Formats: sequence, structure tokens, C-alpha cells
Amino acid sequence: MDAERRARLEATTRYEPSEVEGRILARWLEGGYFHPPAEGTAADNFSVAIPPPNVTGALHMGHALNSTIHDALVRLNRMRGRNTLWALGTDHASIAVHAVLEKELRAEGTSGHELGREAFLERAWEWKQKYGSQIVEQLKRLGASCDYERERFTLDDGYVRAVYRVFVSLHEKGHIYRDTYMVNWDAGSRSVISDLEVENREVEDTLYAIDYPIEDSDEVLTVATVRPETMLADTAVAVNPADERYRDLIGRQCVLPLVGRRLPVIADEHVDPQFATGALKVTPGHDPNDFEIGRAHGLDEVTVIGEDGRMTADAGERFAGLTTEEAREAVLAALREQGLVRGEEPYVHSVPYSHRSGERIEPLISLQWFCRMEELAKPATEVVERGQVRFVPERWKLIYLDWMYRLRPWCISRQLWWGHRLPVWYCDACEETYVAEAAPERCGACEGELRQDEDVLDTWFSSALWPFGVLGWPEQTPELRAFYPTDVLVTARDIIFLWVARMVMMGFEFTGEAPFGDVYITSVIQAPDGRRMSKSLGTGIDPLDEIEAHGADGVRFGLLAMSSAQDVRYSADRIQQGQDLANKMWNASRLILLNARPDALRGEVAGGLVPGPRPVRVEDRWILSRLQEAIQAVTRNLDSYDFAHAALELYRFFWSELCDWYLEIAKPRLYEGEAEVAQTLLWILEQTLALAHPMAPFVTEEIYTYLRPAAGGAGPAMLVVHPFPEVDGALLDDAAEREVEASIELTRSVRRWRDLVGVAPASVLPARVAEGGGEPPHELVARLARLSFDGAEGEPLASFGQLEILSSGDVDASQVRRRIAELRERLRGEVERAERKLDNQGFVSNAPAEVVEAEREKLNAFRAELEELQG
RNA sequence: GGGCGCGUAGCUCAGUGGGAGAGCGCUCGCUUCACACGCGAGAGGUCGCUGGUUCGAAACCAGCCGCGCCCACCA
Repeated sequence: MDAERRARLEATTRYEPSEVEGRILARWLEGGYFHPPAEGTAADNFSVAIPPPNVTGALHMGHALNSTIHDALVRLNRMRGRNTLWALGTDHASIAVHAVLEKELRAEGTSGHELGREAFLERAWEWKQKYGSQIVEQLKRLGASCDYERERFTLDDGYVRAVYRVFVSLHEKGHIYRDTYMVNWDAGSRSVISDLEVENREVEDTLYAIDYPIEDSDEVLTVATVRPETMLADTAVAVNPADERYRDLIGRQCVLPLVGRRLPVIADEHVDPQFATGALKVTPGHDPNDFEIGRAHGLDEVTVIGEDGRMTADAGERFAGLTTEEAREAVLAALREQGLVRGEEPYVHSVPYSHRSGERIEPLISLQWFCRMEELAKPATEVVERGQVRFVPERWKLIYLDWMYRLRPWCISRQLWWGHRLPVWYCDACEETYVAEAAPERCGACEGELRQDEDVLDTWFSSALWPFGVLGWPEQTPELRAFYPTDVLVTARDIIFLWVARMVMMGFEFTGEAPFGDVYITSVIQAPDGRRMSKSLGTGIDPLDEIEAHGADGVRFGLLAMSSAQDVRYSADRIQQGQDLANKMWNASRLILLNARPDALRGEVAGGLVPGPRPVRVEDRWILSRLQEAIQAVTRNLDSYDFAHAALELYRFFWSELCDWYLEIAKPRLYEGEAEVAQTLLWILEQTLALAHPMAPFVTEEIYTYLRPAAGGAGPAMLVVHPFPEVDGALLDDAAEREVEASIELTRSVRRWRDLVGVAPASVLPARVAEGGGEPPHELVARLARLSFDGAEGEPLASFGQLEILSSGDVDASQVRRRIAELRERLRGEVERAERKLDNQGFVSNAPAEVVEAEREKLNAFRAELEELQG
């Protein structure tokens, strides 16, 4: 280390993330560490594909958690020496882009409609060029080691080819078809949306009872509805076939009020005789349930509500042009005039809303493209049933399967412009339809002009191809060979159906295998008060602000530490804990690096950087053994997706064992220039940095820039490609652990005593080892508990095992006696409790032998301690 | 209507059959030559309630109370 760097290290008593992170990131990128060669096989390599963020998106807490988890896994595997790819890309996000641009255009006093398709798309591309890479830059801030040189966008030419290939193939197989069917119309985005994009909300409405006169009689049939305006499209009235009350009416006609249409009274099992009057007005054009009934009975499908959410001309002159709410009032007023409103009552029920625009869904009959799911679902269901695709936590498996078992056709066309325009052409002259990857020139039948379908595909249609699309499929690219299938998918539970299930289906259909092995479902991070984190509620916390304030490592550690199988509230304390850990690592490293003499290093370097450790004392063997346990625990936790425990185990080892005890114990030897302890410390530091790197990459990499020259520069150029530590069984040492832990306990006892008795912290107390007491207490106790064994004589004030503390000027003897009495009392209680337990025959005979044995040992220990206090 | 999950220290959460844990907060004490984003010591819990299984339950079972989420075409 040159003098200047050394001086800087000495002066920097606080780790400054903002000063470090940009510099370290640049070196990773320059070094090409995130850009693996497309070599080897997917079985040997490690790969993941990022859930492609929306181009409109800014990094939110969900991305931050997801990316931190991805990155921990990616870095872990890269350090294990696997050829590792984190495939990166962004999603075109039709609806979101439309929403953003429409807002801009409105501000300019125009609209997409006025602009027209071509100009709108031009504008969308401009917008994408300008803002689309924002989130990618933000991922870098987090330290995400994606392959930034292989970035994909779902509207790239290659990706479009993949989408078209899939569409055409599914069409050829008969899975994709065009049909007139009831769909979820979202007047907000002016498009149809899929069932999955609909959310049902509890709404308080009014249930109206309306009299429908029966033809050629004075009787009426009373129906119940919350949407009186839809009566204008009624084409029947239905009753349950088993309902005695109405049996005679079946086959007769009602006269639809206000309209005058004849409505047959039909019998259908769907009708619940218990509900309201047991008579259902049937509106096949505007209610999904009625649509089914209508199709079953061959009823007319009348439409009175248009795609703009307003009443159409077919609603009649009085109502045409009104919104549905206005129409409802107008219809009710007209019915009241005729005395046909029989009753009204408050009624709570669930109503569909668009998850995209937030507007109420209007069920409409529309000509759309659909994808049948039965065939596609088969292998995707089996593979999860068999556990070849494994959900973590496992409970999501049931939820996935439950959905797969009752899949319905997926409406895949959208009335938008930004996206993959359907590869479908129509000939208006002869009504031929062409589905092809490339536009046909003319109609093959009549040579007529062709017109391409105006619609684009559901954004999730293209996302479903992501794991192989991102690797260049349908071309047989080297990337595809090297990295498909991927190893694990990490995502949030809200897109298990929208995305995960569809990827599995498409994976099987087009590559013959599942696109990933494990599916890890992350926590959802809520606001600290337990509400949803959202911009509109004002409950969002910006990860970039947090990175700014606490450093990327702090944010990463905090997110991992708070992650769980449950949803969790955002914990600022956990982030702070991570920041503190980074600072602690920095300062512990300073202690070692500034005091270890590099010329002291001896021995061979194997794999890493520092020659193996040179333990000479029991505490050296102790910390090396503890380090092995920590490596084992962290590794196991990372491999089993238990990130919180991985993070907290690292913290515990580093702070509570390495810093609190070993560094304090070893310090004097380090200052004295002992070569062995210096080497041991440098080796432990190297191992620990590598262990922590997947979770806290920046601070560990920064420290490595000091460690490497200090250690002679033999190892890997950067920590990012340093071998991940492996447990060395030869370093596990139970005897050393027991011995040092006993010393730690002794130290704690002495400190507790000092504190209680009120000895000044700085004063060193005379102490000795009781006669015939065997081995003297370890010298580390003397240092850590501030005792001196310089042969002083005197009365013992207190004893801890063989250790006696002698009276001196600083101690109040009466206070000491009182405390000792209390301690004895407590120990007697412990002895009694243990004795009682061991007297319990049930316990002794039924509990496992080692449990009983452990209890006996405890009892003996308490008895011994008590005995010692008697002196 | 069906399903999933949660209720543990003041707060946020671990712990899933052998004597209640972490971080923060709180109290007391420390400019101890890596770190005050620090060091040492401590207080604080009838583990939602009621029953059961067990020698032993925070953990397993049943019921109840409270909270959250997902799925579902009863107007």
C-alpha cells in the first residue's frame, strides 16, 4: 500500500458510500465481470432473467428487494466459479406508456386520437429513447450485476420476431382464435383487458325491484337489478325451473318497460330462487352471467352501452349519449313515472374495476382474439405437481395449481397502438384472413389489398416468452444454448398468474422444457404503518433516496434482513443496521490493514489472496472455528433462499464474535507486530469479505482494494470474482470453542460484578488464582475485564471459579456482600428448578437421553457455581 | 362462498416440541490508541384467548377473537 493510500485509510474513520460506490461500479463494468461469454451448457452455467421492468417505471422498493435478492444469488454463483448471466431487459408496457403519453398530450391540448397511430408511435419511441433507460441506471446504483451489454427490449426487432413466431404457431395449432365474446371493457384505457387485470371491489349500491308486465295479463313479474340502465338491452326473463311460483309463466312473454320488446320467460338453473324475487332479467349484452344464459338459450344479444362508456343509439333517443350513471337515473325516473319501481334497498356486492385505469369495467360483447389454455396448461401443471418446478415458499404451489386447474380463455388483443401489432391481415374484398410472421403482399384468393389488424397484443403475451426471448430465441443463439433454461425466477406473488404461469406454459410449448427450476416468491414490502406502499397514497419510499442516505450496501442488507416468507413492513432500522455493519466492516478492516505487517506473510496462497491462517493460540483456533460455522450458516441460508437469516448471521458473526471478542483479544499481539496473528487476521478478513460480498458488494470490494496490495496482490483482481469461501472442516475446533467461550463467560461475569459494585471502568483491580485452582484463567480475561495478576496479596472480595478479585481502595465491600447474597439466591433457585425436573420420573424416563443428560450437566454447573460463591 | 397467511419485549420481526431471541428504542456507565454509524452493563414478555395431545407446548391439534391477502359470473 503506498503512503498516500495508507494515509487516506488512516484518516477515513467513517465509511462513505457515496464516495465509493460510483468508482467501484465503474471498475466492475470496465472489467466486464457482468458479461459472461456465451459458452458452456445451461446445466453448468448459472443464469437468471430479470423480471423486465416497465420502461415507464422508476425503481421502487419491490424492484429493490427483487434485484437485491437476484444479485445476491448471481454474485454467489459467479464467485463459485460458474459462468453466470443475469439477463437484463425492459418491457414496453403498452397501457402504462399510453397513460403517460396521453397525459402529456392532454397537457398540450391534443390527444392520441388526434395525432393518429403513426405520429403517436413516433412519439412513444422518442419517449422511450429519452426515459426508457432510467430504471437500468437505477439498477446500477443498487449494485445489480446484470449483463448491461446484452440488454433487451420487448419491442426490439428480434423480440418482435419471437412474438410473431409464437402467435403464428399457436394459431396454426388452433389455440389462438378470433371470436365474438363477452370481454372486460376498460373505458379508461379504451381497451379490452384480461380477467387477471380486473379487480373486484366491494361497492355499496342500490338493488332495485322493477315490475315487468306480463303480456296479455294484469300480472307483473318483478325482477331485481343494481343496474337498471341495462334493462334497455334485456332479451329475456329467467326463473329457476324448480320454482313453483313461476312454473306457469315459463314460455310466456313479458313486455319490457320503456322499450316494448317481448321478453320470453325462460327456465335456467343459474337463477337462485332465494335471491330477491327469484326472477332474473337477462341482459346478454352487458352481464357475463346473462351472456352465458343467453348463449345457452340462443337469445338475442342487444348492446346499448358503447366503448366510450356511454349509451348508444340503440338505447333509444331518450338515453343515447348519456353516461351509464346518467342513464340509470333517467331510466329510474321514467320507470317511476309509470309506477314500475316496486322497491329499492341498499346492497353491497363486488364490482369489477380495471386494475390498470381504476375505472369500472363494462362487460361488453366484442370481436377479439383469444388463446385457449387447456393444452398449454397441461405440461405446465404437471411439472409443478411433480415438483420439477419448485415454489419457495411451498404454499404458492397450491395457489398456482388451483389457478391452472380452472384456466379460461385468455383475451390477448388490446385496442392500443404501442406494442406488438397483431400479425393478422384481412382482405376486405373477399373476407380472407391471413396470419403470418411477415406481411403477405396481396390476398392470395382475390389479389385484393390487405389491411393489418389494428390491435396490439396484451403486454403479458410477450412477457411470457421472456426467459428464452431475452436470449435471442427463435434464433438458436449461443446465449440460448449456454443459458437456457434459467436456474431460478424471483418475483412477487401478484404476478404468479399473469407472468409466472404463462412463462412455464410458453416455455414448454416452444422449448420443450420449463424456463426455470425454482420460483422464489418474495415478500411484499409495505409502508412502515402497514399500508400498501404507493405513490398515490403518499406511502412510497424511494430506494434511491435510501441509497443516497445509507449507501447501497445498507439498503441491500436491510432489505435482505427484513425479507421473509410473509409480507413485511419497511424497516428503516434494518437499513440503518446495514449501514452500521458496512461502517463496522470498514473500521475493523482499518484496524487490521493498518497494523498487520505485510512482510509477515508466509506460506502458499491457494485460490485466494492471503496464505492460510497461522493459529498459535486457543483464541485463534476459536475464531477460525467460528468462522467456519458462519460460512456454513450463511451458505446454507443463501442456498435455501433464507436471505434474512443469511444477512443476520453475517452480522452476528462479524459484530458479536469477530469484532466484540476476537479483535479485542488479538489487538495487543497485532500492535506488537506478531506475524502469525497478522496473517490470521488478514486471512479471516479476506474470507469474511468474500462471504459478505453477495450481500454487501460495494464496501467489501472497496476494502479489497486495500487488502490486495497489503497482502501482496496475488489473488483475483477484484473481489467480485474471488472464490466464495468454503467450510474447512480441519478448522472446526470444539475444544477451542469451549475454552474460549468459558473465558468469555468469565469475562462477562467479572464485568457484571464490576458494574454492579460500581468500580470505575478504567481502574484495574488486583486479582489472583485461588490456591490449588489449577490453570490460571486465560490472560484474555485479565485484559478484557481489567484485572492484574501481579502477585498482590489481600482478602478476596469476590470469586469467579478459581479467579479471586482482591479488595482494593476502589471497591465498596458491603455492596459487594449484598450482591453476592443475591447471586446465591438466584443460583439456589436454578438448582431447585433443575432438581425438580430431574425428580420427575416422567421426564427422566421419556425424554431423550441427551436432553436428560444436558439437564444433569446444567444442575452440576449451577451447584458448582453456588459452591464457589460460598467462599 | 372458498382458500392462504398472520397475532411473540414499547416498535419492526426471528424462533415451530426440551429452560423466551435480534435490531431499534429505554436505563446506568464509558473521549478504553478500528469504529460515538462506537464500547461495557442492565431493565423489559401470563408468546391473542379457551380447551386438548405430551413427562414437557410459543411451537402440534380443535374451537373462538382480531387483522391482512387471494380466488369466485348470484342479479
